[in-house]
Amino acid sequence: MRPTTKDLAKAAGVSLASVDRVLNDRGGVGKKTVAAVHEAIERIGFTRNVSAANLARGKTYEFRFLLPEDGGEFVGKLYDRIDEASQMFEEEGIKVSTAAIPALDAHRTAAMLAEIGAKADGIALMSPDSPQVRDAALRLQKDGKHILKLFSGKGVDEIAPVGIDNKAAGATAAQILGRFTPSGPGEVLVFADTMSAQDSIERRLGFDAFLAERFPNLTALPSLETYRQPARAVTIASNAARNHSNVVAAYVMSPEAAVTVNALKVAFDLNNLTVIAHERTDYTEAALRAGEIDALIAQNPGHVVRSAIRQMRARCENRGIVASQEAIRIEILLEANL
Amino acid sequence: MRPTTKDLAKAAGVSLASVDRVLNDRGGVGKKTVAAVHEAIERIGFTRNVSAANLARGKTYEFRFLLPEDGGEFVGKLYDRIDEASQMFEEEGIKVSTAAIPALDAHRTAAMLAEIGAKADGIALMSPDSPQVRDAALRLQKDGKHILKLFSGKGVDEIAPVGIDNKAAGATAAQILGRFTPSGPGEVLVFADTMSAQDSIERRLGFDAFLAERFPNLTALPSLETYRQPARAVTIASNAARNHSNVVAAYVMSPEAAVTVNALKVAFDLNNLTVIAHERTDYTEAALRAGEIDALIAQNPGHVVRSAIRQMRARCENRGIVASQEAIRIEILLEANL
DNA sequence: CGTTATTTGAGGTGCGTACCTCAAATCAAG
DNA sequence: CTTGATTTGAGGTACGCACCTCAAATAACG
Repeated sequence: MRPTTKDLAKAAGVSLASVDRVLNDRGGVGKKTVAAVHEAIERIGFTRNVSAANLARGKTYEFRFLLPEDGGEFVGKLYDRIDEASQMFEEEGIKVSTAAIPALDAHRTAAMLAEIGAKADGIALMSPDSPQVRDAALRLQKDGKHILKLFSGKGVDEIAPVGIDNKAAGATAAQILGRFTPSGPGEVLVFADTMSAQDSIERRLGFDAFLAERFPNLTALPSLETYRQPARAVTIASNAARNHSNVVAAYVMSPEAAVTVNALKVAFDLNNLTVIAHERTDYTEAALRAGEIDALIAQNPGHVVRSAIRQMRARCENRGIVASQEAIRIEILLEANL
Repeated sequence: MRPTTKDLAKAAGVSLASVDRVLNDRGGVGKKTVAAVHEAIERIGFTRNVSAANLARGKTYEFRFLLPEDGGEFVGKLYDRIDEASQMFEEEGIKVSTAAIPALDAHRTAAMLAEIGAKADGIALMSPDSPQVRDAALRLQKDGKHILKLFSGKGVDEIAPVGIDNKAAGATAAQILGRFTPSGPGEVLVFADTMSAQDSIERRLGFDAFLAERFPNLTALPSLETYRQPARAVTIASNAARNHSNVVAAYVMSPEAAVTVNALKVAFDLNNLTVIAHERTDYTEAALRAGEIDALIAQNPGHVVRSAIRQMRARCENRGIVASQEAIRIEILLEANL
């Protein structure tokens, strides 16, 4: 049998009340008693029965996912996964909900973050980096809230990220792209929604480094920014087709590939172009099946969601996590392993 | 607030005792009462508080993983993951342990399965298919035990599998192999420990079908069986090198690639050979880094272990699972996304 | 030394459920 | 209508822990 608090009390030679005070940090306990309890915890290997504790405490955690309001298909998938996870975590006293934030307006995003964060125990934030948002997040963190960044890389601040390592993802894209492209010299187009996003920067870094080292025959051209505007994307792609005679591949860095790939379809013959894109959506899946996209670099959104929830809970309960469970894998998707 | 059993009793217009009888299938309840309770469950959306139930019941589940005793590196990794999962599930009243079975001796394996299975609530079995083992498993299942097969595909019996779809894994191998290999005609070597294993058969099927359809320039040669014997593997590989002048790739189907890849190194120049193998181990990881292996088709063993445990629990508690969480992904590993 | 502040122990209640007992109510059959 | 069987209700105890109160023991201090 697992030792209970009673066993702990006996082992430490103190009363249940004192054990409780130590375990729950209630204060008013002498140093000697605290030490005795901790020693006994080690000695008999006591671990709190979290279910029982939560039951007794009647505590329910409130976690919120803040997602961009104009998110595309990928964010749509995220909502589905959050709903799903919401149900399974409800049994464990964890309420998960979502809120849409105006991603393009850093100021309002920061304001909403502060407001919503005050009411929740944990926040999982998907938003472009900006000083305002960063400050709001750090302030919440100081107030004992637990904040996670989704999909945006380690960055410089002290907000824990959940999602793939974007530099490694870029490198993976480079490796697949390099191997899928016939040897011989060629140029590679690189597309992003905007290069002011941290994730695009990191992907580009990883992509360039790996391509330069392993595939010196391929030249990565400067990043092209679509701003998610279809017309602009077509113009850019057409210009690229005109100005570069030896384009053999394209890397679409943004999580919403549709606009860019559709533009590529107009300007190029995709049969002769290796196209690597990110994330699994209905669009990219269909494009992969149709041979328009050659490979997807993806991360499992369900895993990201569940991992974020587990990590927020672990932080709330001051516990550790199982690192290997929380590592988000960089998946390579082909038609055969969709 | 989530409705409790008290709320349920009130809503159904019956007593707590009756609610309890219905919920726990204790019998001695009139049809009308049962119907009223079920109706009320639907109406107010009652769901059992599993933590409280387990606490009250004081029940701890015993789950066992049966793994081949002479397993190689891959099985070693599995043990690590089981240890890890064992700790995290212990908090939830689930005891997870392992036992080694003599995989090559179907008779003894079946006997051990019957003996160990009788003492556990759930069994996760990794073993080659054999009528004896299959019968023992089905018998246990009839006795209310919950059995899962690890890594061995759907098969024909009614034992639920946990692990990747081996046919799709074979197809994925074919797709990667085909794209990594320079166009033009060529021959492909296919290795297995033994083709009497169900997983190898399925992988081969998926591989052949995909290769024939998409890469008609490549010819997959008959499967070569190493029986995990290094000397035999070298002989086989050397013979293949002698008899086939245009070998451009090799597919190593077994989860322990070391023996085969080492043999290939002797007989071929791996720089001119695309090698696809399975599963991430220290060996395959190093070989991938060294460029000896070009890609790995893998599954996350930690995920498999945790999924098996969750599924056994769900079966014990007669609950559903979150399908998207339990699907084991076919991972493609390159150096960049290790 | 007495006085006050601090620390400790004993005990109780409740979280939502399981599981048990016993008596009362209801039903079916003769 | 009686008898016996079946169904129902009321109530209790327990699981492991959180959180509260009150009194007793101990320490710190002038």
